[in-house]
Amino acid sequence: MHKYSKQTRLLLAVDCIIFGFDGETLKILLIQRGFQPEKGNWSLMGGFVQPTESIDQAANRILKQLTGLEGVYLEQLHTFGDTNRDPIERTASVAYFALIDIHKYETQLNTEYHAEWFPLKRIPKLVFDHQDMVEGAKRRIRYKAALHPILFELLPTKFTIPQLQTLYESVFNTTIDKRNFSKRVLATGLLIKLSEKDKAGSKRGAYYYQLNMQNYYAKFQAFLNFIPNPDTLHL
Amino acid sequence: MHKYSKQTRLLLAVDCIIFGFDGETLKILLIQRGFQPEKGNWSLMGGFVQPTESIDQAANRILKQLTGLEGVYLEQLHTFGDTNRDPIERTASVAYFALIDIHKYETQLNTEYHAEWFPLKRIPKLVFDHQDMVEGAKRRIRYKAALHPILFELLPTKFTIPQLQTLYESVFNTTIDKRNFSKRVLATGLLIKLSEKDKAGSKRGAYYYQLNMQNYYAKFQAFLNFIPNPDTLHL
DNA sequence: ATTGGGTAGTGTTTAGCTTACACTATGAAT
DNA sequence: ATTCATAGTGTAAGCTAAACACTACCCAAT
Repeated sequence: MHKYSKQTRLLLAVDCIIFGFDGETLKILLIQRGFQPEKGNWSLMGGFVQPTESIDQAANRILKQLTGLEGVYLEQLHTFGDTNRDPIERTASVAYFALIDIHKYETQLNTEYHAEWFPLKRIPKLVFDHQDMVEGAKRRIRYKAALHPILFELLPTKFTIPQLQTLYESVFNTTIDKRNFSKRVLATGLLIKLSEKDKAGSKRGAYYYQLNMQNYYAKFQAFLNFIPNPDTLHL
Repeated sequence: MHKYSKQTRLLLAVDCIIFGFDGETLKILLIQRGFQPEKGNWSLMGGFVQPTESIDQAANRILKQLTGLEGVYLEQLHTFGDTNRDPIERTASVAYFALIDIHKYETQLNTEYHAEWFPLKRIPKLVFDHQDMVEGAKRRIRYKAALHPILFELLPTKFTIPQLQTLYESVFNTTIDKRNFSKRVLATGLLIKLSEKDKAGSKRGAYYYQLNMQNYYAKFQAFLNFIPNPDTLHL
């Protein structure tokens, strides 16, 4: 039922950049595109916005299709709308990025989409303008993580300070003095120390911490500063 | 020519939140909607994305239609896509915000759209979800201006430090000590002092400055800090 | 039982930056 | 000459960020 009669309609898609952290490096989840054009090439997970759903709902649906996860961190990144970005038919695409706990990802869903995790430094050639989307997402996650505590979304509920530091070092491709890092992190009041230790990383074991959710929500918008000399980083 | 045959197409629009600064308060430019639905009600300037243009091009076109301006600061804000945001037919809208020198705005174009500048604190009721768009733009301009020198885009090429301070105070709804403010601003190396004075604001006159464009582009991405205690601001 | 190896955990000093704060300069109008 | 309104400038104190090194713990190997 077209009521703004003279206007052109077009396809609207959603594409998701899904970040995960395996303890070593920051990775994104890619699939092999299942239909033409560019069938079989590496691609972001995406899909068309359906008539009955909002764009946000579409993004959540697509994220769940691939990962089985709901209620995770998902934020709209940017809308890409060059006329020829899809060679078959004009399609605008709203890119979202998600931060998930990589261990909650259900590997069995892999098979359907031939999904694989790729370290940010070794992203293969992607279909259409998905490279630009990934670039934008990398910039955004760095930018936002330099100011707000979003990286916790990539960790399990219980994590150690050395794990957290490795995550920050990996995202910002830098090294941080561990004394200063733990001082800053603890000074935020965002962490609750547990009595249990993680024995996997060392003989001695490192204490587990969990987020103080109250403080987390309260301070989320305040500017934090876990990263030394943020001005010198190329965000 | 529909080639992804089973998918639904929809309308894609662009809406612009246009900011200007009159020396007193931050304002946005609104028009009276010229067609149904909600004809005659206050609205952002917008239009449909055409088949031959990218979304960015559509935004620039729409900005030019209303203001006569090209090449000004224009940034994509967010895409709004609730299913019922336009009661007539499903339409997603990509919101952009623009920062213009209010004096360059060509008033004669007013008549066609019945445009008017409204101070941020006195925005009338707007059509559809345009209120949300304006809210988002307010948050974004504050956020970005707290970190990057975008507010210069609202000033003429020649401006005085008191004018600049008034602008910052108006955007952040705060007061800043003028000694500290001028120290910080000058310390960035972004400003070139001219020998000419602005006599309009006072008998004594205030020196004009202009941007050092080289430093401006070089330092645009670095985090600045013109705002005292940004953590306490509710961005 | 002792030693060695690897990671966890902590404190202090220094430098730089941020903040708070008040007086003089200028030019026009009376 | 005085008044008035805005422009312009410096310093001291407190705080935060940065640099930096040693001890604690646990296990495994001898």
